[in-house]
Amino acid sequence: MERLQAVKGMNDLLPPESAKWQFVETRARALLEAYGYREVRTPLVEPTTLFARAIGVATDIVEKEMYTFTDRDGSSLTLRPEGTAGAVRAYLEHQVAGREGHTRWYYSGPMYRHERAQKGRYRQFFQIGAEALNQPEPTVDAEMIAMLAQLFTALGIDDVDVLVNCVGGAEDRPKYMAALRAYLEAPGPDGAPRLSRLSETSQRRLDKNPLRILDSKDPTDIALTAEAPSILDHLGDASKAHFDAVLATLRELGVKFTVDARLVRGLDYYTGTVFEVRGRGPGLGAQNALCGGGRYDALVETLGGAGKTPAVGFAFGVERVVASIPGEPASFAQAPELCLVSHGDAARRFNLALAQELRGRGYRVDVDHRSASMKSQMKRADKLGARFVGVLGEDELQKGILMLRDMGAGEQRPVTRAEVEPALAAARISPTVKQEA
RNA sequence: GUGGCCGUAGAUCAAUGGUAGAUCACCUGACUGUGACUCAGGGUGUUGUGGGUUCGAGCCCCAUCGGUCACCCCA
Repeated sequence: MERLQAVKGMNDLLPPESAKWQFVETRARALLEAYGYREVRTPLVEPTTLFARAIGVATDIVEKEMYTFTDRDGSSLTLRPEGTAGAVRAYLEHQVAGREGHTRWYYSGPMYRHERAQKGRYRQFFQIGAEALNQPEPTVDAEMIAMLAQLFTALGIDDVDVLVNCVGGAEDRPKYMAALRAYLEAPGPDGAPRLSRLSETSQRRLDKNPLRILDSKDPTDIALTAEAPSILDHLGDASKAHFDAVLATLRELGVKFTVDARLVRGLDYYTGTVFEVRGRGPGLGAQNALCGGGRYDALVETLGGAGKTPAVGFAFGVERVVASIPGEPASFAQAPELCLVSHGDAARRFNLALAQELRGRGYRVDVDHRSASMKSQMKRADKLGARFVGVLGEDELQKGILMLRDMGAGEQRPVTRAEVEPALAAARISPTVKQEA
């Protein structure tokens, strides 16, 4: 029989690992909402042309990484490889621009790229991202980067580098590319053109996307481009003023960052400010980009918007962020506050009713449904990490009490049914050692 | 798409070509109504799969599937 298993590169997420994800999602949502972002939900599937037009036909994503299939009516559909295209499509389709001056949206969900899986890179991966639409001000770029810095701090990830660059707009880039090409075609220290000594992939990039040559990991490439002209020296006045304002604002906001003139993004729609947050923790492999983003001032127009709608956005990879957070997954889980164990049918039924009542008041309560030995019921309660165990047997049932055992202290005392909730409430005020979500 | 490494118990890993094991986890008991500690027991396995070589294969050979890491690229 054929073994049933998940599709390659698409992972199941099981407890207690899922608790760590919830921690990330909860914190991220809270922060995004604090900055005025509201959630948008768009389909996982979009017309293929949307991504081809938004991301760029020459990008790796569109060229070879899309999950594309033919619908029953013959139209070509694609599982979204990123979130911005769909968000912008929705923004235009619902004519949001006409209803509000500027728009702040965030999204969260799975993305799909048909790549070879490795550590930190999967075919289905989750991103949380945000878009600030119709907001041209450089302070918006800076505010977004500041928010991200705050997010990583809130998640307990200290080991990050915030990299910022400006890749210029349509008016800047041709000039820079010409300068870069001239540099590469000029003879190097040894008299031969640098170009001929570049790695094969970098030579190929010269025509396709010369900026990426700067991003190469090949040691020879790095050495050859060490003295290459910087995009930052080839910006027009408008781009330069914008970028300077972004940097100034970041300093005012106290954000630690590095300007990296070699920082490039893989999606064609970026213009002007780009940024990336790189992790350095041991949980990451070679794929250490936790978050990437930047300005895309022309994208809305490209997708059919009337007039200019400057925008800036980012997305971070949930898998990579989770992998960067120190701490055992189990320590992020919400253990029951009370486990009810029993001896005898009547007691068990009583427990079930009590549990239901307490759960209705918002407590996390577990009931052991088995008629197992007290020992094995206690064992289970311990394994669940319960703060308290309520023991109910025939004796207690008759007396109208139950034994409330504090598992941390190893002490127990008889309490009436009405005293259970106050005891739980008191424990909440002075919690033991719990992560709060 | 290219390359390296690895597939043995739930997990992490041992086992000159000669009876498949350890540790942790798990279960039972000591304690017939009390966890975590201690002690005494218990192996829970299609050695990924299919073929080949051999008297004999977890080990050698071929194929295949899967995992993993890296390149490319990116979150």
